[in-house]
Amino acid sequence: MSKDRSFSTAIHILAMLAYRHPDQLSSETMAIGLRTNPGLVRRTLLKLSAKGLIATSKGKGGGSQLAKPPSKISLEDIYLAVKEGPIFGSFDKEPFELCKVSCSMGSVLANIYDELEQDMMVKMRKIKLTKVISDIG
Amino acid sequence: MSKDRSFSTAIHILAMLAYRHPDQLSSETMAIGLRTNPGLVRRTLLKLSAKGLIATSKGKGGGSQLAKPPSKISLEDIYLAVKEGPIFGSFDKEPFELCKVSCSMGSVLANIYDELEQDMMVKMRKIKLTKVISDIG
DNA sequence: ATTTATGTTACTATATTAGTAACAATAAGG
DNA sequence: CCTTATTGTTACTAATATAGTAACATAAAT
Repeated sequence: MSKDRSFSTAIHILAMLAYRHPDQLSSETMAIGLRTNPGLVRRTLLKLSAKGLIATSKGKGGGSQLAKPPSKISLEDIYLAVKEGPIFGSFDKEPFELCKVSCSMGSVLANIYDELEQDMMVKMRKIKLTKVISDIG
Repeated sequence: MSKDRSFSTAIHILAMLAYRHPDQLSSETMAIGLRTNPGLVRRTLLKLSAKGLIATSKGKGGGSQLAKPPSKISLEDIYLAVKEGPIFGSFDKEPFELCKVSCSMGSVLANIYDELEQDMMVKMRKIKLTKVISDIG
């Protein structure tokens, strides 16, 4: 449905940090595992840091590490750190004034998507990083 | 998160058909309410038709109508008709063989997303087109 | 000072999605 | 059987979103 990989990238990064917890990893090291480049990783790290999920230090010997144990970090925390809009694209055109459906669709969809998302977040809340790590083996 | 509007488009189309049920509407009429063009609408209609949600007739006086009452069509039905991949983009790169996290990430994420999606579909199953129509007023 | 790392910006490339146009095929109605 | 209206279908373009890249100032350790 969507090709937005930001949620996956964030989970991947945190999984690496959790796997080596409480070690510190550099954006360059993580970029290798993600098959991407350090700049991209750092942009995600900033979001995770803003939500207090990781602690980052600059300069020589710097890097990132989990700010709390994996058992205290849920998929919901991660989702909220990187999410940028509703789960599905909505109807954002200028409505056709003569059609009641067209006029209401934007808000109707927004409400539905919000409800679905809330529900999904409840589920996400129950899945911790520890689960992800144990799935990795 | 995603800008994919195909789910919204499908809901919008079915809402129009439900609103006028059991009348028949042409793709051109619906395109006006959707602020798009008939070709785009028809591509979605084909998917809805393939799942038996609507009945379409060609030729003069043709068009589409609901194939069953709005109370028998759920958001899950609509979602399954238009969905094309997992809910979130996954890690689809060649994994970095020396990193266990990288090697497992693809399948771990696939499982998580599948679980989240199944859960969301349960919720969707409970929301019928009748609810959408009543939200419109 | 030198080294190594992040924070940050500007930019390019790629992929996805939406939009458009055109036309053969089909069906209805005179 | 001719005209009209509609879908099914294809090929294409445009717009947008996402990912990727490069560069460098800033910061911290030694």
